Amino acid sequence: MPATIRDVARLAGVSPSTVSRALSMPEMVNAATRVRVAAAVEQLGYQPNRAARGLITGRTGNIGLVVPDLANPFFASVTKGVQARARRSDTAVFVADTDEDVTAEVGLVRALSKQVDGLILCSPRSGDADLSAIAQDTNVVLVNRTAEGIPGITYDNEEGMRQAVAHLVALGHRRLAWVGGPVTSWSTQHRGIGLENAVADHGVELSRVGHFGPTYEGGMAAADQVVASGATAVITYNDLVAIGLLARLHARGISVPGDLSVVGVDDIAMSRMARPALTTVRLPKQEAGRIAVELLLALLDDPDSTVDTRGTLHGELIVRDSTGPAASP
Amino acid sequence: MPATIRDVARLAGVSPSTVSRALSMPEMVNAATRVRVAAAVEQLGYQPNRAARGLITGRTGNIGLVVPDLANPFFASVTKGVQARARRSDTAVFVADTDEDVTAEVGLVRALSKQVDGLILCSPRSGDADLSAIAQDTNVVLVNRTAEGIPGITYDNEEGMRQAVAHLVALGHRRLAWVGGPVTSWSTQHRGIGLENAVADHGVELSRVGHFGPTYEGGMAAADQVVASGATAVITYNDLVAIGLLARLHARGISVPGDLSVVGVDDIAMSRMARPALTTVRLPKQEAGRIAVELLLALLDDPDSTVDTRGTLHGELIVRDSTGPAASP
DNA sequence: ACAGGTACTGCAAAGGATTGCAGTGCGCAT
DNA sequence: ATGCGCACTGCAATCCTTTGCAGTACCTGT
Repeated sequence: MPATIRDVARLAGVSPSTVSRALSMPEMVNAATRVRVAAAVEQLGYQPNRAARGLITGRTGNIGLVVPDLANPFFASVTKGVQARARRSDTAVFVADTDEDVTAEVGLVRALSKQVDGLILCSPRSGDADLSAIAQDTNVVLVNRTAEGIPGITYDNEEGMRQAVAHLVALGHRRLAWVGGPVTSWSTQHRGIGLENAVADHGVELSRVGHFGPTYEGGMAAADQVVASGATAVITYNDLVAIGLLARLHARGISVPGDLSVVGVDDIAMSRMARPALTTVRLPKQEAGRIAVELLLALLDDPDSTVDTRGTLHGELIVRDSTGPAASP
Repeated sequence: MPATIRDVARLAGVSPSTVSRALSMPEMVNAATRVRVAAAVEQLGYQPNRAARGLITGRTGNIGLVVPDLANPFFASVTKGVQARARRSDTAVFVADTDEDVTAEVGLVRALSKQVDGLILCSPRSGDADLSAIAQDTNVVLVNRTAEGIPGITYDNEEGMRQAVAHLVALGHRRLAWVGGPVTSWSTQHRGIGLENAVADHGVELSRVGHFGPTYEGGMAAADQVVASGATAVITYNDLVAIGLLARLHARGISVPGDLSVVGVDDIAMSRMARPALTTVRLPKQEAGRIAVELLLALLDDPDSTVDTRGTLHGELIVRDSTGPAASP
């Protein structure tokens, strides 16, 4: 039904080869012919069949994106970024949501990898071994995680934590608490390390209250331990956790920031709508998606380049109403 | 590099045709041959090249999903539903985000339509004419909207509004306000109609305070007019708007639900985290995505069936803390 | 013993685009 | 006038799979 290259060729009075060349290597064809072809293309509304092209070039023009949970605004934003950048390069994006299921992740990646030129793995939960295996026979870019020999884009978690701690210390806080995310999360580990360093530099105390799900519920669950820790300020794995924490604190009648200051990470849209509006380390999310696509595209063009395939993005502390001066003891 | 059907054929000592048949029409091939082929497939890790198959069958095994804004939790949920259901049918999903841009929508759809078997348009902003044109040469399923001759899945907006109004009337409210969404939105129109009927049935007043963006900001902008309207309860286009409204009301020192009750629509995750937790009409979002895929798959199997290709989903009023008895005048 | 089935299996074409190689035609230099 | 080179164009093979048709071998019934 749709026009093929032969239809265009017939209409323009040339061979299919010429049409192909007129479109993809215009300098190789005579200017007069080129305009005839262009006219025929226009008239017929011809668009090359991607499957046929893919057969011969080995490239599909598609990439895959795997995220743990699309309903998490953080990943929704990254997805937007990926998608917008890919579109500019005429590349379509398959999106797959693993529902935070590690076992599903591996299978999904396998299935997807056959029909794309490359994969962007956003905050993969899989182990390093699985990741390496995947990267063996597929072009992979990691977001929010590093792994030996695989390009990727991450945030400078250490620096983000340093900003948060400096802010709290300046407000007079001396006893901080840290609510970690999933144990297997690369981000939670690095944020933990960054915190250690930051509190050491400032000579303040830090109590780690354990690992919780990266969700509202996780924050609710963490609240009581945070209060029990005696800290006057708490930093959480992400904003969702911070907002859950806020809710539980409110229910217990604990005032924020009067009794306790709260800092999140991510700056999702919800954070400025929280009450009190959340102080948080803003992570450029769409940016990460954009860069991931660029890394992948570069990798596709030159599969051997192993240098300079790592990107780091910086967070920015956004001070809102959930942090204030430390309560005098 | 990856194994082809010829490799499998050679290893199994049969012709490619037989391999193809052993895989897709097993009853046509001898049991003994079948196991030999299966073994070869297993050993080589063979997976049919989708592009080559697509070339001959005319089917890609892919579908496209177009949403206005992935960062809106409503659409993120629908996307999750689409994605999960499609996976079960071994179908991959292209996701495209139009950023609420009507003109981008048409172009995007055109580009996408060439490489998928069908398209799911979620809350399309395009006009009916454009929609019909698209549906001419592409298989399309609509979500959150109806159009002549195009299958789709929608919510029973009238009934949802009826539930909300009944709830408020039972609490003693007699003067309601309605904050509409985008003028071109099919949903806002139908919710408006449902409201008219409901208030007429109950013999209460309704003031429409106009149309606002389907966002937090839209809600903030609407708040003052709602207050000025003298209503004791307000129903908003969606939860995002309701939450924005809540924020502005709080800033003005207006108590919810003491002075004013607020009802939203959607029941996004954020709504139960709002303060006060939002009373809202819960819409089954992932369900809509799931059904849209099923509708599309059915359409692909039988492109001529025009009957029974409409689905309607029902909302459920979730009563939380943002609604209470009407203030005595 | 032979005709007619039955049950498999293989051949070859088709699907649309790309690309190495082989022309074709023209201009220019000698 | 002839030869050479250049610029452009076309032929045909190729990518991988599916499928209509034809072929083979064996079996059944008479």
